[in-house]
Amino acid sequence: MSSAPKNTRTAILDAALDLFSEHGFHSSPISQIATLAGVGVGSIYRYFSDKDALIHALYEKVDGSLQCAMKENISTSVSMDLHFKYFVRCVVHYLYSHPKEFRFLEQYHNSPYGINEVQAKILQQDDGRPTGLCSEIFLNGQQEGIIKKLPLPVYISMLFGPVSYMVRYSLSGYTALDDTIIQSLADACWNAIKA
Amino acid sequence: MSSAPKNTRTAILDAALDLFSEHGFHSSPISQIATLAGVGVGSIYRYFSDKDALIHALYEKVDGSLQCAMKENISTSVSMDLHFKYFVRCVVHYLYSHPKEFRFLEQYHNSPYGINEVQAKILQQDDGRPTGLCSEIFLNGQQEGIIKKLPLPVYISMLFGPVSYMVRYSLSGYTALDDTIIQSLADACWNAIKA
Amino acid sequence: MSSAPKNTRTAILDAALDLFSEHGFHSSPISQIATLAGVGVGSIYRYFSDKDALIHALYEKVDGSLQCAMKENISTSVSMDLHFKYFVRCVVHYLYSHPKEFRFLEQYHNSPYGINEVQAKILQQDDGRPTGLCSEIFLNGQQEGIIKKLPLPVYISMLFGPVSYMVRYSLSGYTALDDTIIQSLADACWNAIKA
Amino acid sequence: MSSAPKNTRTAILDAALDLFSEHGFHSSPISQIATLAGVGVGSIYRYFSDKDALIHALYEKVDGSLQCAMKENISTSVSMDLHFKYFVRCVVHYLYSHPKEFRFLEQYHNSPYGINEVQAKILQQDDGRPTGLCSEIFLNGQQEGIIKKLPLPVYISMLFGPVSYMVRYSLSGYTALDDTIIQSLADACWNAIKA
DNA sequence: AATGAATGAGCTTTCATTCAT
DNA sequence: CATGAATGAAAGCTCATTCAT
Repeated sequence: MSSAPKNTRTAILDAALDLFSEHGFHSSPISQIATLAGVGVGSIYRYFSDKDALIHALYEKVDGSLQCAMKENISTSVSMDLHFKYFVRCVVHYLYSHPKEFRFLEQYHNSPYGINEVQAKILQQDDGRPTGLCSEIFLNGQQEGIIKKLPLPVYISMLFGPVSYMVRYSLSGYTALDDTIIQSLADACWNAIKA
Repeated sequence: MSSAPKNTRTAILDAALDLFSEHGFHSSPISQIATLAGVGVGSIYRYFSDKDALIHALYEKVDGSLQCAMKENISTSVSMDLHFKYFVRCVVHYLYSHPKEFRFLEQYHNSPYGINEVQAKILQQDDGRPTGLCSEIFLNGQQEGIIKKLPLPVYISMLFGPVSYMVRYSLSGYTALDDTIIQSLADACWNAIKA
Repeated sequence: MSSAPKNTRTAILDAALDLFSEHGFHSSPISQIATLAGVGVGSIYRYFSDKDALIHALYEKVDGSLQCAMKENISTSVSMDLHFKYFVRCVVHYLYSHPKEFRFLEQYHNSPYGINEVQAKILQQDDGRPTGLCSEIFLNGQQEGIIKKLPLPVYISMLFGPVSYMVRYSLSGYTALDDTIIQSLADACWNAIKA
Repeated sequence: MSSAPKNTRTAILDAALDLFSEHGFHSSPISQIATLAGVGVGSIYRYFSDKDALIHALYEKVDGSLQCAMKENISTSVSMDLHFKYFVRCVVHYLYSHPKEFRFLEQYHNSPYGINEVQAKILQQDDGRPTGLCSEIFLNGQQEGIIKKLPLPVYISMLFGPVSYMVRYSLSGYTALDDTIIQSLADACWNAIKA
C-alpha cells in the first residue's frame, strides 16, 4: 500500500500483514514475506528472531494502532450516550477501513499464538482495578447510574462482540455497512447497557 | 459422548478435535491425530481424502451439533422475551461446556479455511429468504412489533457477538460464568433489540 | 561397501560413516547422507531424532565395534608381555584396516560432540574402581610386579597414544605399516611400562 | 599474552582461537568472532580472504608458537636421557597451560582442514632427509647407540602420542597433572626408546 | 480394510560474504 | 580503512501423502 523507501522493518511488517491476513500464518512462508517486502530472506531475521517473534511484533503494532485509534475517540466532554454510540461507530469504521488489521487480529486472538493474550489486553487489570481502555468509562457510567450495573466483562462483550461480528459479516461481503446500519448497531449496543 | 468402541471415523474426528482445539490446525500432524485416534496414518485417508477434507468434515460435524443444540431450544410456545433470553443462556451453556468445539469453531471461522463459510452458515439464504436458524424468529418478532426493526445482521451480531466474547473470556480463565452473569448477558442482549 | 538390501538404519549409518570420515560432520549434509544411503531425507528422521543423534548413534556403533574387537583379543592365558604386545598389534591392525572408523572416532573425540565422552569411555570408572577394558589388565600386572607402578592414565596414554599416532601417520600416507614397524611399536610400548 | 591495544589482526586471531577451541569451527560464526574481537564483520575480510584462510592462518600462528616453545627447550648440552625427559615435561607443561591452543590443534589435525597437513608438519621431509624439530635428535641418539634403532615415525609416535593423550585426559578433568605424574610419563616415554 | 515405513516438497533458519556508506 | 545491513545459497527438519504388505 506504500512503496516509498520506508525502512526495512516496516516493509517486513507490512508485507507480513498482507499475507497473514490473506492466507493465514502458516500459509505465508517467510520467503514470500521477504519477496513482497522487497528484501532478502535473511533480512527478516535481522529484525525478528524467528517467525513467531515477527507474528507477535506485528500483533503489538496492529493492536497498538487500534488502541490509539480508540483512545483518540474517547472523551468525557459529552453525555455518555452520545459518546458511547459515537465510540462504537468509530471502532466499526476503523476496523472496516482496516480489513487486513481486522482479519489479522481475529486470527491472532483465536490462534494458539494469541489465545493467552486475550485476557491480558482489553481486560487488563492492575492491582485489582481495571485499567483497560474502556473500563474506566464503564465504571464511571455505572457509578453515575447512567448505565446498568453489570460485570465488566459483560460491558466489554456487549461492545466488542457485536462490533466484531458486524465487521466480519460486512467484510465477507454479506452485508453492506452504511451509516444507517452502523447507527443501528450503536443504538442497540447502548440500549443493551443503558440504565 | 463417546467411550464405547466407536467407529473409526468418529475416533478420528474426536482426536482431530482434541488436537486442533489445543494446538491449531497446523500444529496437529496427521500422524498425531492417528495415534490419538488409535488408528494407522493410512486409515485416515480411507475416510478423508486429505487433511483439508478432514478439517471441513469436522466443521460440519461440530457445527451440526451446535445447530441441533440450538434448534432444540427454539420454541414459539412462550413469549419472545423469555424465549430469547432462555435461548441466549442455552447457547452460552452449550459453548462453555463444549470448549473444544468452541475453540475449533472460532479458529475455523477466522482461518482461511472457514472465512468464506461465515456468511453461508448462520445467515444462509434460500431464494432471497433467510432460512437460518434464528432468522425466522427475528423476522417474526419484528413483524409483531415485539423487537425493534433492525437489519437481520444486526440481530445476529447482537446475539452471537456478545455470547462468543463472553465464552471466550471465561474459557481463557478471565471471568467466571455463573448463572447470574449469564443472565445479565441475556438481559442485555434482549434490551438491545426489544421494541 | 555393501549393497545388498540391508535394513534402512544400517544403510544410513554406513553412509554417514563414509561421509563424516571423508568430509567431516559439517560438510556432510543430511541430504547427501540420504542419497548415499539410497533413502529419502525424511527416512533419516524416522531413525534418528536429528543430526546430532545420528552422530552419537554412529559413535556408539563404531566405538562398540572397536571395543568388541579389542575384547576378543584379551586373554590371560599367556604371559603378560606377549599378551600386551599382541594386543597392541591387534589394535593397530584393527584401526588401520578400518580407516573410516578411525577417522570418525578421532574427529568425534576432538569435537565438541565427543569432548565430554573422552573420559567416560576408556577410563570409565565404577565406584572408584576402574572397569574399562584394559584397566584390569594393567592393575593386575602392576600388582604382580610385572609392570611398573604407574597411574592408570599413564598406562592408557602409553598404549593408545602411540597407537593412534602411528595409525594416523600411516593413513595419511606418510609411513608404511608393515609387521616390522608394528612390532617395533608394540615393543616400545611394552618397554615403556614393563617393570 | 595480550591486553594492551593490540593490532586488529591479532585481536581477530585471539577471538577466533577462543571460539574455535570452545565451540568448534562450524559453531563459531564470523559475526561472533568479530564481536569478540571488537571489530566489524567486514574488517575480518580485510585481513583474511575467507573463513578457511582465517583458520589456516590461526593454525600457522598456534603451531608456530608451539614449535618455538619446543625449540627453546632443545639443547644438546646435557645427556640425552635427561634432555629427552625434560623435553617431554616441557611439552606437557606447554600444552596443558595452553588449553585453547591444544584443543584447536587437535581439532584442526582431525578435521578435513588439517588432515593433509599432519604429515607435512612434524615429520616434514626435505630431500629425503627429515628436518622436523626432533628428527635430528632422534637420529643422532640412534647413531650414538643411546636409543634403540627404530623407524622415525615410531619415535615421534612414542613421544607425542602419550603426551597428547595425557593432556587431553587432564584437560577433560579426568586426571590431575602434577609433577609426579608428568615425570612418570616422561620416564615411560624414555624407557620406550632407550637402548 | 488397515497399516506405517518411506518419501520429498517445502518450510524455517543460519551464516559466509559483499558493498554502499 | 572500517563498518554492519543486506543477501541468498544451503542446511536441517517437518509432515501430508502414498503404497507395498
